[in-house]
Amino acid sequence: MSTASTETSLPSPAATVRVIASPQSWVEGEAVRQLEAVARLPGMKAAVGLPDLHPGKGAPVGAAFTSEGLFYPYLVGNDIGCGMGLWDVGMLARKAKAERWASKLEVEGPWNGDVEGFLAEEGVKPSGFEGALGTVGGGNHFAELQRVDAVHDARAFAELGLEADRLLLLVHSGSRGLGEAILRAHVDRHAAGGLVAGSDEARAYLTRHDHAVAWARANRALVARRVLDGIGAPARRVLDVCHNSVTPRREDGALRWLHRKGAAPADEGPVVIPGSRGALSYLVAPVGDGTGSAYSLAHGAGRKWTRTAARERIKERFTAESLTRTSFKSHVVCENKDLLFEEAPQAYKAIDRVVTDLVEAGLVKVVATLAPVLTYKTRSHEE
DNA sequence: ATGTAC
Repeated sequence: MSTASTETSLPSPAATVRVIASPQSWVEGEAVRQLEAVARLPGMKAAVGLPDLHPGKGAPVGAAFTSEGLFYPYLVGNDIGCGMGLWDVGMLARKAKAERWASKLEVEGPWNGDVEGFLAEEGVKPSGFEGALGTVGGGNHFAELQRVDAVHDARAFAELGLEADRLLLLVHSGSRGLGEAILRAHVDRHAAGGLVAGSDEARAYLTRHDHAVAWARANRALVARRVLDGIGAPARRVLDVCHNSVTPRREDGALRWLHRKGAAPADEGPVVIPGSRGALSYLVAPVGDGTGSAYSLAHGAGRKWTRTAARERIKERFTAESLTRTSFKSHVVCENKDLLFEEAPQAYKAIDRVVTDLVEAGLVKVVATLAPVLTYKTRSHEE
């Protein structure tokens, strides 16, 4: 097996550090240093880097951490509940009007429907951030209409109720200002410090965290609804998974805390691992018991260049206009030019390698590959 | 990542 994993035992507390990535899947040294630093935190049991591991603000992204006795809100980060939702669209892919949709589709600002009613249907309480419910957000968030490129596991594909000739909609978004407010309130008191499990403060954080996770899921559902209203098609939610969270988990007879920071769950059924907007996305099914990977998977391709580097390098070689089409002939709606350059496919690692690493590590099987048809980022010119 | 930091 070409997948290399390194096990490092550290002096007390002995947390396991493991990076699941082949030598072909280049991981920045800084990301591994951040992973090792997290492993030295009090109570930490395991720190696992997935093949999309890359440096973050203090803690790395593309990683999962388990701890005992206390947990760390800053490891979850500001976008509590961020994740991926996939919808099966009731329209044949060959009927897609990508060019027309690219010119008229608009998912910006507060939704003018019954927001409270929508939240009630989703079983979620209002948060005070409802003006942002149903908005994509910035950074690497998107809503993308996709077609099925190839089915690799016909049975698993059919079990999801999917058909190869139909359009799909993938939404990557989170809890917008809500998660940010929750993290800020915590950091104001505790900085990067953890919370003692079972304490009043831990309980209060987890209540707010769980609400943000549910609200983020509802946010993805409303983004999907607005896109589907825009193209005039019905849809069914196929899956929705969160890749930024902390959850309790019984392991080795103890109560542990599983932090996921840009790590998809390996214990909730199939997930989509998106490439960049100019690459395939992978619908995969977890394999194995997850114990060696902290029950987690890669959540995307992972950034190769920083946003600043991407802006500089890609501006030299491409016009903004040329970046609104991809090698798949798909369309990109992104009227913020800086964001268009920052999120260019060239700024990301190759998703194929990331997924191959997961397959070779015995963590997933590929169900299908999905190709972009239309990627929606923003119509806003704000920088 | 963020109705964006001071």
